[in-house]
Amino acid sequence: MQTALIKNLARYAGSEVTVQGWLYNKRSSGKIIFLIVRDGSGLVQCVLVKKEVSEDVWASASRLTQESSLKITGLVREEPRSVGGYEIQVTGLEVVQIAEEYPITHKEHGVDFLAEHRHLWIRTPRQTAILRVRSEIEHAFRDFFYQRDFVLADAPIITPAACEGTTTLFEIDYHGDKAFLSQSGQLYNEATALALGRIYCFGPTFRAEKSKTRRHLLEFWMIEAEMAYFDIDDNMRLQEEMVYYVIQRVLERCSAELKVLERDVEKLKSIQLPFPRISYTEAVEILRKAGEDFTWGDDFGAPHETIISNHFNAPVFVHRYPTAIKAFYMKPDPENPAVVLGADLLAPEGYGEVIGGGQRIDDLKLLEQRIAEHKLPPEAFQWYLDLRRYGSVPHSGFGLGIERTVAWICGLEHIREAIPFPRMLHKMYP
RNA sequence: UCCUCGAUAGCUCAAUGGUAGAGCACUCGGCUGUUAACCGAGUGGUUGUAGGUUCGAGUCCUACUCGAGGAGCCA
Repeated sequence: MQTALIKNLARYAGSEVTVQGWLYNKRSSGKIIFLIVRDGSGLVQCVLVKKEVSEDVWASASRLTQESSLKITGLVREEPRSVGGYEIQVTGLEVVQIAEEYPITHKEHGVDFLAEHRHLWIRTPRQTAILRVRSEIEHAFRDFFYQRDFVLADAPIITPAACEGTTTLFEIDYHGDKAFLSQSGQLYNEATALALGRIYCFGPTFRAEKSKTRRHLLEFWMIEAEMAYFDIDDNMRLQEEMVYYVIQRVLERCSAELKVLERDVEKLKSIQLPFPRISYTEAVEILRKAGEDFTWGDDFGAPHETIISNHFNAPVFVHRYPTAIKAFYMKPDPENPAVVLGADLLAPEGYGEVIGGGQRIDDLKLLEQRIAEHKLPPEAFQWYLDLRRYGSVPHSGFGLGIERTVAWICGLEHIREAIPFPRMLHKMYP
């Protein structure tokens, strides 16, 4: 007997297979029972007709409750009346465990209840579809970098000092010393990029900000790349090719999941290279034409980003932000030192900033000056300054938030569904 | 931290200041092709907490707790 995944059942039409899974739903009518079984890869309807199965099998099927675990054996056949187009004519049924009364029903639930039961909520078709798309997205990023000779060089999670200010860091006790959970691997990436050329890291990052919106998590996963000898234009070109590659991969391999999510895939299919590029100053013009009272030099809020991105049906780069609102390591534009060679990528459909990146300062004196201006402790940055003392080169990098990317590609209302166990303000159970 | 809204059965929600109810889930019964199956019956309540007004409070008032949406910050 062969064991099969539900998503591959079409390959087994006409033969007998065993599916190992859980009972998603049951419908019965006296002489016939329909079991809807899930195995993580999909749903399949299994049919038992009373006079065609043994009494044991019939009795076992009758006592199954929602989410009971089971191994079910039968003949796979094409059946247009069944979801997925195939169903299993049951010949054998092994009950692994009869589940207790299951809290999540097939009716509607509120978000608070679902969040409290996240460990069970992730069993539902919609959530499994999202998590499979997330997995595909993560694989696609890794494949993209691998194909381009990037080295995966993961950054530390426990760090001795803030890289961009201390108010947003989670503090931990490091055997008597103060330490912090990383909010970015970037500074370490600059070191590994000067060692290996082109590198990326992929791991969790932590922000202690009291953000409470549909776009924020306290713990989120970030792909961060850093490239020696890349300028701002090389940087944007790499980013758009990467995002385009990931979208194509999801369209190619996750069409079933996107259908479950009712994602309008035309909006993803219409995205072409290259992505539009506008300067911060041009973005301010768009805001003013839209009737916003916006002062040059201020940072964009979420509503501003939406106005800007709605002008395009592809992700849009906004580059050359005012120096004053960006991080200390951003390289000033030689043609206009009031702005920096940084660029953010705004996703379409109001999903906001998914990438922040830019060219870094490669001059020792200027970097020392910036560290002083931002009132950062110079002793903590000596190793970082070493990178400008020993073989400094122009270099650039970026960070992409995985959950925002998943939310955008899946068309989610809220980022909390884009990660198995979201960490939100005052909320870390389960 | 600020603004807005909310909390009633396991879940989703009703209930002019006057006897707390429905659907789902669960239990029992019925039904040979169901698609969140359907039909009949049953089980299920300290109305978030603490005070107050009133003959009488789920409903009105005050405080608190918890949650949701948004803002700021960011990916």
